[in-house]
Amino acid sequence: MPMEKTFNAAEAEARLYDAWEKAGCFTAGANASRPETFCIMIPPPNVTGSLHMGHAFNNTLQDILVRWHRMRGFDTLWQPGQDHAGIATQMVVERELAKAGKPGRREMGREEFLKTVWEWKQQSGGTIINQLKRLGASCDWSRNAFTMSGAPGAPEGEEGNFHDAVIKVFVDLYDKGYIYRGKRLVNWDPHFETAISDLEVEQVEVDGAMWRLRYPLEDGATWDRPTEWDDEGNVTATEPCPYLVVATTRPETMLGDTGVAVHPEDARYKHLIGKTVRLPLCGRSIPIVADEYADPAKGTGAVKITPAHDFNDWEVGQRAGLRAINVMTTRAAMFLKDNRDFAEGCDPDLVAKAIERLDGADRYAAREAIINEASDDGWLDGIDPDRHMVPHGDRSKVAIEPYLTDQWFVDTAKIVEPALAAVREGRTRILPEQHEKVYFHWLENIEPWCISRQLWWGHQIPVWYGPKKTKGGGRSFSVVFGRTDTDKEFCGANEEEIRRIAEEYYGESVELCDSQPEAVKRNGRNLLPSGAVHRTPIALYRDPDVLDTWFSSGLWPIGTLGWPEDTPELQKYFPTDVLITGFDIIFFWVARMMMMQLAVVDRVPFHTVYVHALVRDEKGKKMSKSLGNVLDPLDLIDEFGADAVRFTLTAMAAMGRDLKLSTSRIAGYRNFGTKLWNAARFAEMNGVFSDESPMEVRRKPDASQTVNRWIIGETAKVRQAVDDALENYRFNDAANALYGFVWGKVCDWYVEFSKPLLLDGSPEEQRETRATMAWVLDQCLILLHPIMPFITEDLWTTTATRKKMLVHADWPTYGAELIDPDADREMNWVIDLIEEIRSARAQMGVPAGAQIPMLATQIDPAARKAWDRNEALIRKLARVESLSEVNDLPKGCVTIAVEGGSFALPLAGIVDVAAEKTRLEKSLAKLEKELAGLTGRLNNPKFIDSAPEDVVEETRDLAAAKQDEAAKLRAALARLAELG
RNA sequence: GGGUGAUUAGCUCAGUGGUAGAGCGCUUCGUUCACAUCGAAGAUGUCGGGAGUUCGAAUCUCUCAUCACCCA
Repeated sequence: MPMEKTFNAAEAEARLYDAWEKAGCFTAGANASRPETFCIMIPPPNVTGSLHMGHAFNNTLQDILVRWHRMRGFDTLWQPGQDHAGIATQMVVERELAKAGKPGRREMGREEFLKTVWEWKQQSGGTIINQLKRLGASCDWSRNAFTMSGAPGAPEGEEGNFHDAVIKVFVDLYDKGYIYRGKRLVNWDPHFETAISDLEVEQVEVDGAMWRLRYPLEDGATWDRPTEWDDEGNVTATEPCPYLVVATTRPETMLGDTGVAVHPEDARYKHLIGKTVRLPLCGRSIPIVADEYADPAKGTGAVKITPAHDFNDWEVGQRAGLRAINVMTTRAAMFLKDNRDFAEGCDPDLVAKAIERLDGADRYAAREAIINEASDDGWLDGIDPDRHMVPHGDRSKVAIEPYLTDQWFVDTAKIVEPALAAVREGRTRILPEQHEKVYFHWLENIEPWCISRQLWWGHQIPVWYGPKKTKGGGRSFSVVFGRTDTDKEFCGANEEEIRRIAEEYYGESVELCDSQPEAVKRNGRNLLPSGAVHRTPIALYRDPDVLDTWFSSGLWPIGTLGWPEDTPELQKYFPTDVLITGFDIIFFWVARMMMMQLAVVDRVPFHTVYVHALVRDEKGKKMSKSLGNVLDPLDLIDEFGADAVRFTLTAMAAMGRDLKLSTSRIAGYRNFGTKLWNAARFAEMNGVFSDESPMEVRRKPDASQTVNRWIIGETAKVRQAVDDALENYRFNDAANALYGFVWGKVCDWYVEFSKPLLLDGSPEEQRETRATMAWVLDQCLILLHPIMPFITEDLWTTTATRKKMLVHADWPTYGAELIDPDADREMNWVIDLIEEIRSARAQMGVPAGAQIPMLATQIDPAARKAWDRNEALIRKLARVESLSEVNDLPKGCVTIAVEGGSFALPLAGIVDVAAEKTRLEKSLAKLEKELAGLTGRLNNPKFIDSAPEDVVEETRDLAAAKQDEAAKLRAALARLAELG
């Protein structure tokens, strides 16, 4: 059955992927034939995610390395999986509940909600897996991992032990003192009502305002406020001023102000340091403190300090010993009613008024109300428009609040050093190297990592709280039990462990309760008047928070391999080899994996990190939904086929540079696939694949024809180029080398050269050429397979009965020994000659189909041999009807400038003398320009002295050749001149 | 403000000291036997500006300009 004219990607891709999977081609260790292992961990996409261009790029590169190693016989594992994406997943499920009109998360309760999330995960969590399959990703799906597998409540099919790993690491790090709980300012997302880490915060520039507020000085203090200035801005007049003016972008936080800072050297305010101002609205008396944070040049030089609602102010507050007063709820509404901290030190009447007008108001409503009030009451000094950066949650897109809460932190400073050392010492290499700097810079300035999240979907923190024992022993407990900052913590991997530790601490039995109020209530029964005895167990409750998703994905390399169990896979594949990832998660993920693996198992997780760039649209803009410039890889796969998409991304993957993707480029590489397909089709039509006996790979024939020897050598060169490129992660070099070889060498020349041999050659020539072409095409398929797996696999089975699929074909190892320098020289001469003839014909306007004679004189032996051996090819490809040797070239002919003789086309009568003269002069001018450069160098004694010998030699040879060619052109011009 | 990178053909980009390249686009020609998702031929560059190092610089150094990204 003849082959179709083009490859049908849509039909073949699903069929082939299915065949690979059914045959277990991707399972760990498949096709292994040598002891070395090769392991890549997929950067786990969010379980809520769907495939975008970045994934397509990232996974194409991984797949290339994986397929390449697998074909080379490495014991290969590409470990896939997804992370549970705490906030994102909870968001998706809550939205679905709302859409379906079902009860919300809070109404459902924690357990029920988590059940719903798991149901959602089982139904929709596999989206991205199927999309990766469409791309051709050869992951071992039988090992697909999930960062929540094995968590309590996980349904059937989710029994992995990732949860155990996460909990064990938490407990270990806790026991080592690397994890602690503390009341700190954190980035609070008022939409999701959870803390988030620094990295989950985006700075967004927004139009806002600077409001200047007047805070009256107490005890009659004043300062000299400038009222007049001269042209140079010097103050020329002042007046005593009874209030300080503070400028703020966030007036709504003023109720939490506990101080005003001025620079210690600020002459305007120096005398006020230690005095107080009276906070409007609530009448709190707050001190004026000296702190260098106040910049005299900025605003008025006086800054209101709100330690509970601003990171800088928190620092100032710590230094100056100011109170921190929280005036907001977890939803960023004003929290004034029943807020003892707030009321303390304030005027009770004012407090009551403030509660009446502001309590419960959203932060923006409160801002407006406060400004109105300030304006009405005359303490609004002015408003300046101001454009400034405001932190936003990367998921919720709402402005985050610095918020004072109890959170868990990893004391990163304690585990960062090994991660730095590993890269410094080269045990882990980051490519391209410039990213090492980014890595170092971040780790050297690392902040504590807030790992607790006020969510339900995630690994619940394995810490229980109980009442603190008070002095005197026996059954006496802290009366303030239930306050997280004073309770006794117990950290353990499971309930038995907690019981054991707690019972040891209390010396009597404990019970574990579901909630904090329940535990408080039960323990309340134990607080009896002295002497009374109540033998009920002591109640503990568990910390309701969960861990940051990145805490679990930080354990990806060991967690997916079964740690903490000492599995065979862990022994075999860890440390893994290469991590391929985008630079956007160097901090989120790479750095944390380094720290955590080193802290937990004391080994680097991988020896190489290849950081790839961003895929942008064709104008260089970041793809984003709001800009509408997103290219969906699945649409592209539908239109052009997965191979074309993969090849495009690979060819553009120059290290360290962003990709600007355009569909015309993809179409070009789709055409490349078609080209390969048709080369195979040609071969098939010419009986190249007639051998029907089952085979693995065809054996290389011993060729005698120059053209066959030449293409075998070219194949060897490209194999070396591809391996060399892939070893150095130069994916684009591999793709371009193959493109140039397959199209530029095999299709443009070899297939054309083969035609005269296949059609008119001797039986032996035919046999040899068929065998060579079959071998060369096999090699093309093998070498292209990592980049274009589908079309190559399809051709593999089309062109022979195979014992193994291409995915498991042996990667070749041949090299220089297959290169025949003589054949190389000869074929390049033939190609030059053909190109020269074609060029002359086209420029002289010779009809394309016309067969023309050719003349030659002074042919040297090499050229004669080359002609004799390749006459048929030359004549066919250049449409030359005959070659005649003459003593002198006639005057009216067109010169063919090649080495080894003087060739010409006698086109007397046809030749346009002027056109030929122009053509020759142009060539000559170019030649002379090159010659000038070369001789200039050769005449420079310093060049001869200091340049390496081979460079000098090369330059001499080149100059001689050019000299020769120029002479021929001059002779040709002279002949033309005689013609008039 | 700090850091990193970029600037090469009309466009998108390779090219780390030794003859300036590719793909796309463009112009002309070509459908008889692999492919019009094709073939042949052709045009197109003071390698962002300036200075320096060197026998020799797109490449190394300095500087200026413009742009992009990351961090504050």
